[in-house]
Amino acid sequence: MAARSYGQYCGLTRAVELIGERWAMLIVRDLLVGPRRYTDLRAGLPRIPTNILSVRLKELQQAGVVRRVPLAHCGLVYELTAYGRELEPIVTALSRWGFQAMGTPAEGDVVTGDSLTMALRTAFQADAAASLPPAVYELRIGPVTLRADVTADGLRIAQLAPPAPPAAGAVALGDPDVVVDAGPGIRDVIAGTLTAADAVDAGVLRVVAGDAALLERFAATFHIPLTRTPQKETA
Amino acid sequence: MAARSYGQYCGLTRAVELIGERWAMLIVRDLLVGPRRYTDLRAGLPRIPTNILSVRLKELQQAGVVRRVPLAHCGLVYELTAYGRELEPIVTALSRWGFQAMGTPAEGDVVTGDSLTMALRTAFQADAAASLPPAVYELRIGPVTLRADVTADGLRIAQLAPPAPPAAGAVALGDPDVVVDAGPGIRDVIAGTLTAADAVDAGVLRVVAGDAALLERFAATFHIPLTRTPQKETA
DNA sequence: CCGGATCCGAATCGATACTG
DNA sequence: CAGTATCGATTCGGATCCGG
Repeated sequence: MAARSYGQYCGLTRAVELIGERWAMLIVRDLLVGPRRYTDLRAGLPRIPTNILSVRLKELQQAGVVRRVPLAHCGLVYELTAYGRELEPIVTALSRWGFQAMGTPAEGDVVTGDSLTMALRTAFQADAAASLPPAVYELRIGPVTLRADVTADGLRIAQLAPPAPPAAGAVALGDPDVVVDAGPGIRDVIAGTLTAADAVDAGVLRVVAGDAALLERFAATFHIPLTRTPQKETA
Repeated sequence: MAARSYGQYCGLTRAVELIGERWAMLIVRDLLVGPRRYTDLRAGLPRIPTNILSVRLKELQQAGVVRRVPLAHCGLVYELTAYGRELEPIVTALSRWGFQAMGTPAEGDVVTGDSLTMALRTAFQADAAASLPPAVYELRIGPVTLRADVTADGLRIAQLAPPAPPAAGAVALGDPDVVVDAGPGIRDVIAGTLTAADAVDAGVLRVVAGDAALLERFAATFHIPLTRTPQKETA
């Protein structure tokens, strides 16, 4: 543990000692969405070796970032401590920064429910939403289906079981105002380099149900402006 | 390079792929203070292996975070690109977060000019400074001597040659209003858990010259409130 | 001195297998 | 479900060396 120290008495240094190891920040990202069990984390981090997940969780506990909570009848979950939750603005700022360097997905890249949830939180423009009527969006990207409730009060996101067969007796949450099937090109819509209408024309977004006109409102509500000139990828 | 990918199409993931490797964030911290040459970076990161510094600089260049700038007659410097400078709020937020977990310095921990400069920037309370008269502080910690000019407009920090023998013909910057010699306990003053007066009594701060009453103003100007209950160190 | 490159042992990580 | 154990592949740390 001392071997990993950078040998400086400095707040930033301490921070990266606590959450700078490989995978740690991504674990925090998923836990910012909600408490998760070991298996959930594994599913949300498909490429993490299980031993690494295990040691990271121990280290994060020792750092006071994560807490292990036994559940009443079934298993246990990991959740962020108050100190860990203070990382939220840092995680969203980093997401915004990294968003600009995303390029196109590499072969095999996945999008997970938790990463997309945090991405939407990151892109959420509270002031724009406050000046717009409420709306409920259902967003499908690959195997992930999210339901985003936007009101003047803010944003609430739920992860839905993906293929969503009508499921006769399921709890009806109320129909979304629009259901969108999207590909990775949705990044350009959020970046503002592609209008919603053009995205539909290009097949990047497909309106499965509801009012396609709401897509413009979606783009205004979830937006990360690019501040950097795009640059060659995979150099 | 692909081996280091996390396999997710996500902004946060991309960010940690770009600046999540060991030492990378500390290099950015030092470059946020100003352009630095290879040797400066080595001196500011005493424990970094030179090969790691070398490959990190190359990676950061390829990531569009750092630029290599040949100097007119003498050597070259590394500096942040516009994209790299966007990391400043992230670095200060992380510093603030890590500040709370700093504890007491480990044996052999150092404080560098650049790390202390960024720490002061992190702790700087612009609104408090705006409502206070201007002041010039000279702060000495170990081998590091900083001069912090606080005005209603903001903060400017210069790193001074440490032992400061009177240096007959040196440019006179104007005398600081107070010269303070401090130890690591200054962290408690910035955290607000120790008043400036108590710090002087405890020997944490020593006023070498100037007006000791300014120390209270210093503590109001540079402050990082603790939001977390202190916790056992080095568990 | 500056700006690295090279070499090698130590530590960490990734992949897979296995267990209470 | 919630991890440990093992082992080869990478990366890191420490030291040395080298060309301007």
